Amino acid sequence: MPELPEVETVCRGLALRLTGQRLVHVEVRRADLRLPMPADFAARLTGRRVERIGRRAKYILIHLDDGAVVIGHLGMSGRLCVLPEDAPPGAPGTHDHVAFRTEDGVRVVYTDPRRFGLLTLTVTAQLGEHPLLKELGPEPLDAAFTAAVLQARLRGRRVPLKAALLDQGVVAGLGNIYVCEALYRARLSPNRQAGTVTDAQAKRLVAAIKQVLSAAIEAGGSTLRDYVQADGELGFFQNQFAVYGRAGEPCRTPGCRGVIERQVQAGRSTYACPVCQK
DNA sequence: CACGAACCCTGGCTGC
DNA sequence: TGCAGCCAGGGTTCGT
Repeated sequence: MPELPEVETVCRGLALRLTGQRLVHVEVRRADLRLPMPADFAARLTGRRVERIGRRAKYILIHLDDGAVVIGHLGMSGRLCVLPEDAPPGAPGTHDHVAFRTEDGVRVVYTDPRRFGLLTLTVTAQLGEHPLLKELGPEPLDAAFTAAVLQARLRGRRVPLKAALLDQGVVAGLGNIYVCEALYRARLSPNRQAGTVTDAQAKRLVAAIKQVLSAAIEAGGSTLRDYVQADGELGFFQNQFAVYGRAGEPCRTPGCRGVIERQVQAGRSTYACPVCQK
């Protein structure tokens, strides 16, 4: 589900409700997520205050007042939701794996039917060296992510451009949807060899990536099935998809007579206009 | 090394 | 209505 814009939206929602709050109760109902949760997860969080919520690529980072950091990932179907204040206590759902409560009664639930997501712990001093984070490429919305940087990372690579952009070590946070959308906006074919991208094309591609991610964040992310924001609201960027999920429909580029095609690359659907993406 | 397929797990949708 | 098959926003591992 969630790519960078969805994770960013969730982080902002959590920050609004959790920053400064002390966790008074943490319940782990299922610890066998993609990675097993640390046995002392609940104990290490209980009594700690949330200092701030950050994000790296598709990882949610919850910084606590003792230097501990919760690393969260939503996988394909994960949600991290703040319950409405008037929500009844009620029995937890089948896939509600972790529940948090703060001293002010704010309740947050981690739900993940497929359990491709994870929640784990590290400390601030080791954050950069954490195995989940240390190989990640640049943040696409950082000013430091430039055409020259992207081109250097693509140089010599013979994989299809789409596969290279999905590689979190090349650029961090893109997933299947936003790679397709960015390639469309940059008018580049998902099939071309990554290393063949020219200066001018890299420039277009970086601009397209930044634009599509920013627009998606502004729209609260994209909701296809599982994704919701931290407050349970849906995202609505899916209404602005130019290619994703539009196989057989006309290309939206003015004057282009192309029809969006779906193909399968490395087992995943790619959508592109064969006419205007070269 | 670099690539693609298989796999992790569950649910929703389609078509018979 | 039931069921088989396919599909899904992510990431890792294992062959070739």
